[in-house]
Formats: sequence, C-alpha cells, structure tokens
Amino acid sequence: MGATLQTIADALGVSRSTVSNAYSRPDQLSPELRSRILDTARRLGYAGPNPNARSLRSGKVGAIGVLLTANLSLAFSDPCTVAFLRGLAAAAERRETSLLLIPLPKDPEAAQRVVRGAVVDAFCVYFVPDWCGVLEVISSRGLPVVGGEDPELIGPDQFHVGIDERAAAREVGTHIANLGHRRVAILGHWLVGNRTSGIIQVDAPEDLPYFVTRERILGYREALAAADVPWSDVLLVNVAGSHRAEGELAAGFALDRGDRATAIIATSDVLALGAIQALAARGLRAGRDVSVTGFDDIPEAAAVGLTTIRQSSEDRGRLAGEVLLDPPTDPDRRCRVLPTTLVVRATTGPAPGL
Amino acid sequence: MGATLQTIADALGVSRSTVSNAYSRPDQLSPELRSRILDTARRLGYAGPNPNARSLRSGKVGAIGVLLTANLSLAFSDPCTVAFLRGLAAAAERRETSLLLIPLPKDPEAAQRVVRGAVVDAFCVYFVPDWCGVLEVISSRGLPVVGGEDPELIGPDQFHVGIDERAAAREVGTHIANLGHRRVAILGHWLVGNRTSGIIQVDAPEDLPYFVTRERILGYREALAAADVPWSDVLLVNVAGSHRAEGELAAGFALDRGDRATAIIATSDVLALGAIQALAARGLRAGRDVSVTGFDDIPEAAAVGLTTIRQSSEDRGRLAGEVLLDPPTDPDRRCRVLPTTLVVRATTGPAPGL
DNA sequence: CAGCGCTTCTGTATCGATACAGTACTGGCT
DNA sequence: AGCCAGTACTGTATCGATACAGAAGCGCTG
Repeated sequence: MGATLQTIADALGVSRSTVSNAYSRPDQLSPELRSRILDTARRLGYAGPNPNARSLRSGKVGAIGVLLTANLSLAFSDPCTVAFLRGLAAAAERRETSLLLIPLPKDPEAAQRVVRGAVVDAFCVYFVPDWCGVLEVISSRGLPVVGGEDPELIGPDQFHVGIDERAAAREVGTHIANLGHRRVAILGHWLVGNRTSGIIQVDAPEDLPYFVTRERILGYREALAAADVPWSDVLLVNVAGSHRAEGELAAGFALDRGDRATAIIATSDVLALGAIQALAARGLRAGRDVSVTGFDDIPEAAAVGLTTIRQSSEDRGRLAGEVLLDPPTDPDRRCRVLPTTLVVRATTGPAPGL
Repeated sequence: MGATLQTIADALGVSRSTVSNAYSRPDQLSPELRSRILDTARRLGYAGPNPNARSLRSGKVGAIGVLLTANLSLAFSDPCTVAFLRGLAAAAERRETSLLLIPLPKDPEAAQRVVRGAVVDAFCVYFVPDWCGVLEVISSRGLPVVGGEDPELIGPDQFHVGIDERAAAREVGTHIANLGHRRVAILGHWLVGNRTSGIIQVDAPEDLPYFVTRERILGYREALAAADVPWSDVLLVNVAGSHRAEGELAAGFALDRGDRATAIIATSDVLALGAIQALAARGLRAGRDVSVTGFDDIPEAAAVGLTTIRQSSEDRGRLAGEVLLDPPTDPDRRCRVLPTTLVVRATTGPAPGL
C-alpha cells in the first residue's frame, strides 16, 4: 500500500524505469539487479505494478467483456448460456485472458454507460436486445466485438460466430408441418420486452427486439407458410424468461382452450421441457396427443426424448473467444456459421386424427 | 478514437475539467453547457471518459475478481460452482458491479502474477489450493477478499462466507457408521494435485492442499474413528476432477476388489452420481448392496434419491457478494457460516449382512 | 586508439482522466 | 456600499505506470 515503482527506485538509487523493467522486461537488466529490486520490493510491501496504471499506459487489459442477457444471475440458470461460457472460458484461459461478466441494466441509457465504462480489450455479445444501443457504444470505443447475433453487423473490428437461426427453425417448422399439424402454438422467450407470459399477437415478427428469437420465429413462419398454415392461425405465446416453470405456464395457454394446439414449438429446450410437464399435468402425452419441439439440444433433451435442433453452445463460445483473441485477417472468416442438425426424437408424431 | 477530454475541451474552448464534469458530475455545470459538450463529443466521435484512466485516477474499477478452480472451463461444468456464480451475480448486478472471472494458471508463480495484475476492487476466492499463494498477493495489494475457505484467514479486509465443512462431513460419516458400515471408501475430488484418479494413501489428511476437500475428509475420519472404524481401513480414492465420469471410474477402484466397500462416501454429488452409475454397471443397487453419499444436494440428487448434505451454493455466492459490496463493520460479521442439513434418501441403507 | 556493437541503465514524455483548490460572477441581505 | 453565499467554471497537481530515445561502460577489432 502506498509503495510505487518510485519508492523502490529511490530505495535502491536506480531509476523508475529500471524497476519497471524488472517486472515487465527481465531481459533488459542484469539478473542480480533484478533480484535485488524484487527483494527490496518484497521488503517494502510493494505488490507489483499497479494494474490500472499499467493498462492505462500500455492500452491492454487482458480481459474480454461479456454482455449477457439483461439478468446476469438468470444467465447462470440457462444451460445453453453456461455451455457458451464454458467454451469462451476455455479459449480465454489458453491466453491468460479474463472474462468480465457485465450485468446490463434494463434502462438503455444505463446499459450504454456501463458498456462505455467497462475496462476491457474486447466484447462478446451474447443475447442482448437490438434496441439498447450497446453495439454502437462498443464501436465508438473502437473495440473489437464478436456477436452471436445479427451477422449483418460485421465491420473491420466486428466478428460473428453463430448458427443460421432461421434455417434451423425452418427445419423444425417443416418437420411439424410434414407431420400434418395445422393447429400450432409457438412459445417464444422474450418475444417482447419485459411483459409477462401470455398470448400475444405479432403481425410483423421481423420487428421483434431480440435477434435470436426473431430469427427463429421467422424460420417457423416461413416453413409453416410453405405448408399453407397461415400465420394468423398460429398461436404465439410470449414467455417471460427461459425457465422451465415459465414454459409450463406458457404451454397452459396453448392447451387450455377449445381448439387445443396439436403441436407446440418452443424456442428453447428449457421451455419445451416445461411444456412437456404441462402436458403431463393434463394427462396428455408428448408425441402422441401433442407434439413438442425444442431448440439447443441440452443434455436433458436426450433423456426426455425431445425433438430439437442440435447446436453446440460450447463450440460457439470457444470459437467466439478464439476469434477475439486471434482476429482473422481474412474478411471472409470474420463471420463463422456453425452447423446445426434437426434431431427427431419421441416428442413429435403425426397430428392426432390423421 | 484518439479523441480525449482535451479534444472536446479545445473544440469548445472550455477546460478539460468541465468536460469531465459533464460526464461524471452533471450538477457541477449548467445543463446547456453540458448538452453542448455532449453534442460536440458525439460529433467528434468521443466515446466518453476512458475507463482505464478513470479508474487509475479514482481508484475504483467496479469489478470483483473471481478466482475459481484451476480450470475455468471446468468450473462451468460443476452445478455447484454455477449456482455460486449465480448468487454472486445476483448480488453484483444490484450494484452495477461486474465479475471478472480469472483463470488461474497451474504454475503458482504465474497464478500470482495473474492475481497481481487483475484490474479489480476486490476478490472472491472460491476453490483454490492453499499452496498457490494468491491470498498473500491479494493482501499485499490491500484489496478486500471473501473466501469460502479457511475461516482462520480473517483480517480487517478479509471475509469468510462458507459452511462448517467438517461438521457436515461428520454427519455423513456418523450416518454411515450408524448403518453398520465398516468397509468404507471415500472418493475425494482433487485430494492431491494434478494426479490421475486412483487409490492413494493419505496418512495425514490435515496436509491436503484443498481446504474444502481436506475438511470434509477430516470430518469423515472423525466420525468413522468415533465408531471404531480405523482410518487405515478406509479406502481413499483420489478423483481428478469433479465430473460424473471421473466418479464412475473412481468408484470402480472401490468396487472391483475382493473386500468390496459397502459404503462409498463421495465429496460431491457429481461424484456420487458417477458412483451410482458404476454400481448399476456392475448389477449392484445403491442403498441395498452398497450405500452411497454425496455432498451439495444438487437438483439431480433428489431425482436419484441420493443421501447428501444440503447446502445452498447460491446463497453462499450471494452472501459473498454482499459482504464484499457492503463490508460489515462489526468484526463478528466478517465470518458467516451458512447452515447445512443431512438429507437422508434412498442411496443409503444398513450394511449388507446386518 | 578510434570505431563499433552490445548490454545495461537513465530520463523524459506520455497514457487520459479526476481531485481539489481557487477564481469570477451573480444576487440577496443588511 | 459591503458582505456573504452560491453557482459555474478553470487550472494545476496527481494517479502509477510504460515507451522510447539516449547515455554510459565495456570488450573487441583493424
């Protein structure tokens, strides 16, 4: 405490630069002097170069800022997000880089302030609403950024690592349509802002605020439309969070009505698992009475036999980290699209009555 | 890029301080001037005060450094760690504080260097071996720290949030002993450094490097000794990681021998679940042929009927965050011990032949 | 012995902001 | 008029390091 490079320098009668070199560039001074300096530093209770000062001068911090869903603590409840972080962490630790998990306030202005003030070298944007303007802040700071979202936003310092959300969703929609389902409900997480769960009407899905959800919805719509299921016939249920309990609740809206849906398409596995619970609670069986699909293929999906889209969030995270830490020079490689597969399991089957 | 406070100040003919105030202390200048400044800043592509410089001068960063297990990516595989982070994140986001997840290199010297260089206001130490010396580095930096580990290390800026590991383990040991088990195997994660999984002999468990594991082992030993099960009769299996597969493998060492253990005590639920798998693979049933216990009470434990110690890692994380963000002045409250309960379920039963 | 290259160390400028003391001006009160 | 308080802004010192150019010392060569 209180001791700085100068303190040590004075104590030994050497220059401040030399003491700095003792820490950061050992090759610039003789081993004896270096060890004398380090000894003195220890004796004086000097903890080594102040990280703040160092990063101010050198312009490097050694940290990647991670922007997750509005609610940081919620992110840790979502298996996909955790897998993504696992991959990101794997890439980061190989380079002695830290991850700064930044909670984004709901208020856009506060969110921008937080992003402006984050002490990082680069950003990784995972599931952030379009409207909050953090991408603009990042680019005005001139920091590199990798997003899993809109691939259009690619600039010289902007990278993209993701999947073809829409195409994957289209596969799901086609699968459901091919099975003959015509009364379809879609459970979408965070379709709209902070509203509570419930049936909503979205005439123009292309305006939805969250990129991922929007693209998936558009994919479902395209596939259903191609099979002559008009969008106006599709029941859209907004889900306030990607939690199982929310999924169960939301599925209720689709099940407890006269013209019960014969298929429930969920934008995530977690929601789908909730929907299956809702079915069970009503004495219905997934795959026979009502078909259910998810998205992500989390480990539990296999256990339950959930039809879903397989993607590797861990790979996604790892690749995102690698792209930031080793920016590809080739512009074509600034945008990486990872593969997905439709995994058909037991929770989907022909529409009843066919 | 390149624009600083001075750039804006020059452009408007005001002083640098005033521009700074426009951002950080709006009450110090007239609203008109402020908005003129902000406009100009926007026009010149100024992204707002440089976070590095700001934190150098003000001495604050707005981030808590989190030191997890050697392997950061591994930490995201462990449900307990994730729950801990969830709690910590909940506390942090309430105060607009970020979490800096710091991968600790295995080499102690490198680990210390990393901790010395982390740009944070405080540290949270979660599962770090005693020997690596990071606590000393933290205290020499004069930063507050909260640990889930050794409660002895409490100083003016050091806090503790944890459970009574040893007492909880004692409960498990007593439970097992009361059921009449005398051939006991213990699966311990990271009993020793980076060794591979296998049977080891530890005459002096009090020297084990990881606090949590050490305390649990000591608790088991005390309880077993009290029931006249000598320590030398206990089979100790080192597990290289808290993974289910590792647990299954490690349990094999206890099962595939002449004097098969009748009880397997695992230092975590994840390992215990692996052990149960190992039993199943050998046609044995947990609770009848071999008793199995875990530690933590992760969600899956209830599903499987695992006897275990219940603790709330999420509460632990949240409390750790709160303690750092609102340091208690009362010295007695610098050390918080959270409650645990022994939850007896189906995987433990009387020793066969009794 | 001048000249060269090498190692080792020094000194100054700089990174980009905030803290704090101080100045100028305004207006109200006695 | 004189004084005080308050607002709005300025100016300098400072936070603690690193970058980079340069100097000193030293051995070697021609």
